[in-house]
Amino acid sequence: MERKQEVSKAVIQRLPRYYRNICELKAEGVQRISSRALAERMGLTASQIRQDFNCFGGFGQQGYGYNIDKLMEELGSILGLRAGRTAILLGAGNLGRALLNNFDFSASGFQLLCAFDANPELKGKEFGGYSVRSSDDLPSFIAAHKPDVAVLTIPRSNAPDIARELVNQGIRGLWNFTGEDLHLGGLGVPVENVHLSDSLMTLCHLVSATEE
Amino acid sequence: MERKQEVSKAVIQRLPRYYRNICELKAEGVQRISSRALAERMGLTASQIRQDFNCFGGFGQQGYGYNIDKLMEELGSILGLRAGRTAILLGAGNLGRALLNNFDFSASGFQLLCAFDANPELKGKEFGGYSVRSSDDLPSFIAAHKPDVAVLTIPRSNAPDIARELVNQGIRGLWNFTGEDLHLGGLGVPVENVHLSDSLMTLCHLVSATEE
DNA sequence: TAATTTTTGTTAAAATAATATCAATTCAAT
DNA sequence: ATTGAATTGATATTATTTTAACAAAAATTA
Repeated sequence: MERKQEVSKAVIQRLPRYYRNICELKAEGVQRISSRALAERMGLTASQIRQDFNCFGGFGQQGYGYNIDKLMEELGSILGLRAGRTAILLGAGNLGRALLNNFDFSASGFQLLCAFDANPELKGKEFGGYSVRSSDDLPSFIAAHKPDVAVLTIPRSNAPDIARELVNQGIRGLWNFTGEDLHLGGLGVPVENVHLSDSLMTLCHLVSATEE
Repeated sequence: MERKQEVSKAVIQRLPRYYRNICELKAEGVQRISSRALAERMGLTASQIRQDFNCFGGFGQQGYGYNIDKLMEELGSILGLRAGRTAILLGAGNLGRALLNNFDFSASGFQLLCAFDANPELKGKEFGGYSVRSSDDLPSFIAAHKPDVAVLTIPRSNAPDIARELVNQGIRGLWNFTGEDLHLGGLGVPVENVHLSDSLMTLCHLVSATEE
């Protein structure tokens, strides 16, 4: 799928929210929706929605609106959710285990293969149905299974070194919970840095701002 | 603190990252930094940093740069981290417990008072040093302690109703993990909706985009 | 102390993003 | 069938955000 112009970051970051809402509409039994109705539901403008969708080639129909099934299919395809991507998780500490036990990776387009941890006591244990392997086996596992991305729930101090190593071994994306901002875009490897604390600090500010 | 013009959302969302980096610099023993050096470190432009800081009144000095201590103090104050805000957590399931056990609320400006859950079996239990109370006691607790914000780790279906109730009882902000997008801005109550899956879907797309 | 370098805060310009407009098309109703 | 209402995709306009430029001020060096 060729695109005339690079799609902006702002649009990309709205896609998952569109996808979520379309999935909800489908679950509600809705079969079609206009940009105006979707805009009202999501708190956006109809114009923005049409522009966003048109970045990827219009998939609506004049006088009709957007077909929910088609929209879901298209958005899923743009997001690459059906590309059969695979992932591994590094660091089966508290946070890692919380993700293993609770997070639905497949809903976001990834099959999680297994977890790795340096602590030998965790070797062979299972969390959320995923087994924990020794970090020693990591290079051979990557070589054999070629996972697309790595979830980093390791301690912060190791993060930059391990990230570089993973990229050398062929990892193509990082979901990074270490607290260290990683930037491997220069290597063509996208990173999503997750900072829960940023979100709470923002809330702190916004609460303060309401009393002015 | 009066401001000439409302500070844009984009600037607000960069503040936690500035704060994080300044804290790191202080920990490294750095005492002052120029916008250029900070820009290089953070992958931004010096111009943007100066503009952002000047939204809140310049706290740099020509020919010198920015004093780390002062900057940390100012950014912390803007974020409201030293306002002594309080929080409660609703829903001590997997996700709630993961936060109770692992997340450092105080680093983001909040003293977490306790948790609440509807399940009577959890009553009196402790996670991460925080006790779980019965949801029955929630209204009286809020009336007595007037917590600023509520962390929502409850099931999604209850979210909108409970959110409205909380606001009626005086809650002034929500950190929302339910998966339901809540919008109470109309009531003057800020909400931070956390969607981990959005971040992973974005990564999925970006990984796919690298092979085009 | 004087000259040079550094660096901010501010203003101006450029780039990007969001919104409004509207012709073309489709659907629904009569 | 014809008309009228609805709706998209594209273009134009407006608003916002980012970047650049530069005078003024401070620090450093000679």
